Amino acid sequence: MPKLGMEPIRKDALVKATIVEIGRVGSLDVTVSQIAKRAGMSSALAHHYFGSKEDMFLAAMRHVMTIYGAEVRGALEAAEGPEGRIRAILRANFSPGNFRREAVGAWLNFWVLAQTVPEAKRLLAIYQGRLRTNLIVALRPLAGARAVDIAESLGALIDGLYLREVLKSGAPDGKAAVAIALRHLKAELARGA
Amino acid sequence: MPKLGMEPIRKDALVKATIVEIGRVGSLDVTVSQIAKRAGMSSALAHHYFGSKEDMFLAAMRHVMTIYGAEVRGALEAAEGPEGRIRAILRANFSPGNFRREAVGAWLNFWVLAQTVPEAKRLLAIYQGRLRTNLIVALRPLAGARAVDIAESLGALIDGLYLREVLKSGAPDGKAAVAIALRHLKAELARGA
DNA sequence: AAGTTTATTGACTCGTCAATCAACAAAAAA
DNA sequence: TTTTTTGTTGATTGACGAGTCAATAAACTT
Repeated sequence: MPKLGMEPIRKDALVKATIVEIGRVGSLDVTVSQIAKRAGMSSALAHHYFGSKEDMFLAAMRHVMTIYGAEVRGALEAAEGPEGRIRAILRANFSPGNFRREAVGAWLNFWVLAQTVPEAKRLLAIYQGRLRTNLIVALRPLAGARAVDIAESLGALIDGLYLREVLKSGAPDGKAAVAIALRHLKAELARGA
Repeated sequence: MPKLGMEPIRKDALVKATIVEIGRVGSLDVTVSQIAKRAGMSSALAHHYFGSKEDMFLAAMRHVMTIYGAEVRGALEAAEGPEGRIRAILRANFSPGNFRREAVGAWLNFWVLAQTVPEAKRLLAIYQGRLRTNLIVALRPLAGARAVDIAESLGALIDGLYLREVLKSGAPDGKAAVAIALRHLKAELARGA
């Protein structure tokens, strides 16, 4: 039975299962057995490939952020002009995928994890740095020197809007969030002109 | 030894200890024994006064939000004029107290808790409703009909700024957050005029 | 004084879970 | 073909934790 080259396949399955389970349970209170079962293997095998549960969490976090990064990059490539780039970033951040159970569970719980696990904090800093850079680049032609400041507030607004959409009862509305963020942007730009 | 009327004293001690422990550990992974020990009693007594750990969490959450509410109310009473009221709300939200370990742990973890425990979600909705109302009332004289929309974005910005200050490395800077929020407000108001 | 209510805890139950290990199977290398 | 490497799991260990309970004691009631 043992085909070779299983390692990447198993790891990948475990990472995905970890994210799903965190979303399902709504917290990091998931057992290795649950994860392994969902990934179709024994818990011993999960421990074989990842040394510990924490390693699994970190791998899952990296995966989520890789997906996110790819989403933003893809949206940016298809965008035209500075404002188009901003819109693309906003749409990527508030895409339906980011409101799926798994994604929500991942982000909320990674914020918590970042409080105690330095590596988690580092990963989160990378995500914020990327968002910041993307915003600044897109804003430069529109706002010149004020790009940095506006990126700061726009970035925070994105996080805040996401949090509110996620916590509120009822279906989240990415479109509305995008609209509010754009209004904020317009106001800031008008102020500078 | 058993003085009477211990119940409120014990409950209060447990609530405070719960918040401290959550902040110390950085997650909801605190044991009833830890909490009870910090509160100076046996875990059995903790179970006697609160039926379950979840009840303790919810009581702690109510307590945090009561503190928060009192802080905002106090700041509002001492405020002069519409803009003064806004400033007061912002200062209360970004006061040093809210960046203490316990407060940070409480908020982050209550967001997670709200995902699965309906009562936690309800409490959070109350907090958001109050912030929203306070903002709208203060904004009305400044922005008229647009008060509601601006309150929406300003509220989200507050949450986002708080999250970023909390997650970033280094000492949080409430002043900077207040400044950014005020800039956002000015921009929105200028737009309307 | 006898009985009831409140306060309090140590010991215990029952369950869970992360991590380890021994053992087995198959492919690859020697 | 022996040996080594890779894949895999059931069983086990060792620890911890939520919630219960019986027992003890002080106060309050009648």
